[in-house]
Amino acid sequence: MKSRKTLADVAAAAGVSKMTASRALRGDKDVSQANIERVKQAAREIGYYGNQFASSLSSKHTDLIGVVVPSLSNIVFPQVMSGVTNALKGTLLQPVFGVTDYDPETEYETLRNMLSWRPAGLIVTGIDQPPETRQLLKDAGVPIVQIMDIDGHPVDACVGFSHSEAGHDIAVALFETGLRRFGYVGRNLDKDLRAAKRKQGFQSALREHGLAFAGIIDGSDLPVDVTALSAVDCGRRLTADLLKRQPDLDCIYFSNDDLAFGGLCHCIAEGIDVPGDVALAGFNGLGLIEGFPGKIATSRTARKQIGEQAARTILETLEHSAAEMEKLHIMKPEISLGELAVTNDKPD
Amino acid sequence: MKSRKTLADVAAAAGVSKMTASRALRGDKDVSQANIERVKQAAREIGYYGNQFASSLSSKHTDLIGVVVPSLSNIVFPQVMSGVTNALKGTLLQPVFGVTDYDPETEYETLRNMLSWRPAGLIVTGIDQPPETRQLLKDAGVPIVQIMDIDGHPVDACVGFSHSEAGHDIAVALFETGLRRFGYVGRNLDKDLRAAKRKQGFQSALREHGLAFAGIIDGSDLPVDVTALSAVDCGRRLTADLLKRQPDLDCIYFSNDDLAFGGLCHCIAEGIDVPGDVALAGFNGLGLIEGFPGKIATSRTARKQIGEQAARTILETLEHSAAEMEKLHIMKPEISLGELAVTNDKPD
DNA sequence: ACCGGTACCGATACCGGTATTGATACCAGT
DNA sequence: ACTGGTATCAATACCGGTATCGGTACCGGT
Repeated sequence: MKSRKTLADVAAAAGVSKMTASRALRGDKDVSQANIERVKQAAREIGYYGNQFASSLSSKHTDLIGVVVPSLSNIVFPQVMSGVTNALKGTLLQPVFGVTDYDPETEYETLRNMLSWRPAGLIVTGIDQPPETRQLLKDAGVPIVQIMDIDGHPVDACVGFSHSEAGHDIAVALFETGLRRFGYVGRNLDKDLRAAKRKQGFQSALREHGLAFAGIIDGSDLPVDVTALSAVDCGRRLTADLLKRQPDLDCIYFSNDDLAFGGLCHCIAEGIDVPGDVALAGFNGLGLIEGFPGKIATSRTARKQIGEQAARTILETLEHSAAEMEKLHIMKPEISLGELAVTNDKPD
Repeated sequence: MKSRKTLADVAAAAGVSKMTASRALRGDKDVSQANIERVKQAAREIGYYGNQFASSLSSKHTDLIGVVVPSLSNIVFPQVMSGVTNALKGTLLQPVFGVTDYDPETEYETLRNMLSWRPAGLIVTGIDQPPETRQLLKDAGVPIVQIMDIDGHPVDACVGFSHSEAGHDIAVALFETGLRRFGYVGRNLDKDLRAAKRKQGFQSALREHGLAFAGIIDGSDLPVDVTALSAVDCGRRLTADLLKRQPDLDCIYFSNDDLAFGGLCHCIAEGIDVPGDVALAGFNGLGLIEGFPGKIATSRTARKQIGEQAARTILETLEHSAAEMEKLHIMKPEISLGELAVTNDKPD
């Protein structure tokens, strides 16, 4: 393979200096129209495309925005990534994604790696990074935006909402429709801190009314390895299990919509009326629950918008460079009770 | 914020030369144990993390594998990305993702951009790139793996399966269970070439039996803007529409599982027996159809494995550097007929 | 004819690492 | 004592761009 074309090749082909070629290609000023054409033509002819390493090394500047998410399996995060991509479209900036698998160690390594790329900004999922990771972010010297959670102390900017509040709020809303015997279904709560916060928020709301979960399943107490199942399938099984143990529940709160949807599948298969016999509540407002409109109560989170806002926050911080920006963007989820809302006279 | 730490700082702190520091940090040989410790210690103390630009520029070598997918909204592609990430874990290589939104122009730009990063390899979704893009890939001088489709001429290596064959095969399988009046529901076929290939494969199988689709809906003939809907919701509406126009269908083929699941939701809501009154067939074998086991026939594609195999192919090509590698990996989807299989083999 | 201003261009010095080469010290073998 | 080999380190020359700054040419004004 012949060696790659460099700027010097372009310059030679165009009969100008490297510097002029560089300026012409970047649309910098101080180049005559004639030379611009000549250089661009030459570049096209020899099939030249720049070398970001050399460019970024020399200019001490990149167009990269690092985006760190915990998972790709949960559709929520690709949607956030979509939002970021969206908001960055048309700007000079470009997202680079990293996945942590909900593992703090991997997260730390991923961030270190990203920083070695000297990104212009960083978007990180979650707010509860371990101290060492926080320090890394603090010292990074670039705009940092933490997303999806605001229950805690952000390193810098923050876009998201309170999960404990979200859990609390939907518990209250459900309670007000007259429901009293609540069950809970979740999994991976040890890893998914935000799901755990929702559960805890839900519980605290129950406590305020002198209630508690009448039944809890989080997957750890089951013989099957629920982590191997798809989320929907897992929800189906855990719901079956919970209802067998506690047939008198009138509402089940799931750690997310996928599980809740699995629960709905179980109920439909078993002829259990939803929400008549038992109400189901999930979290996120995913597209899949629209298959059975109104059956599942949920908190609709604005994933895409959070991604977009995070990206916009970075952009603004970069432009105004000032520290005087809006540091906190709360994008509170909207509660949707579905059929529960109409079965009760209560105003929403 | 003081200027970033460089290798020179580390070297100074450790009392050695830049070169020794470099070798020590990279685990290169020719460094005494004492100095290795000293340098690593110094690096940790002053919070040093390398500069990939300088490193890659100097060594003419990167650890990047570019991965280009058309979309993040379709869970299938994040799963492929997961597979790639997985297979690369433990190696020195690292994936970088790009999204094209099914737009050839964006794809070309994304690839150009990736190439300016001199990646060690490239994984590209699809096989039908326009000539200019193909040329770009050919001249890239790095291992290229095209994935998800083998109906065409790969630039180099290829991991996936034939979509037209997949459509053909499931049509045959459905036909053999006795189904005769087929309908089709899809959307975005102009963009999603692979879905179009499946439809065409399905049609050709029907033709072989003297049949044709008795009804086709692809969303373009509907008043509502189906692109704005979630896939499941869209499937629900299009199915409703199709069945209103053609109530006598005994099977509907959907362009994917999301739409098919929407169809199932419609049927359940309307009390239509599946697969008794009408059978439904989708594509992919997504987790969500496990919510109603056996209700939807599908072709289970090995997304994650395709991602893994693609990554492995790159790794091997890089190692053996030889051109004599297995260039084609066919990962044929497995047909799952669900309840249809039972009603055919042994009637209850 | 002289001067200041503007448009354009190129030589030079890096950016922060790594490959390469050469130097030094020390040791075993003869 | 001398030679060759090994282990360890440092100096130097880049990698392929870009920032900087100092020219040159040409213009209008006086």
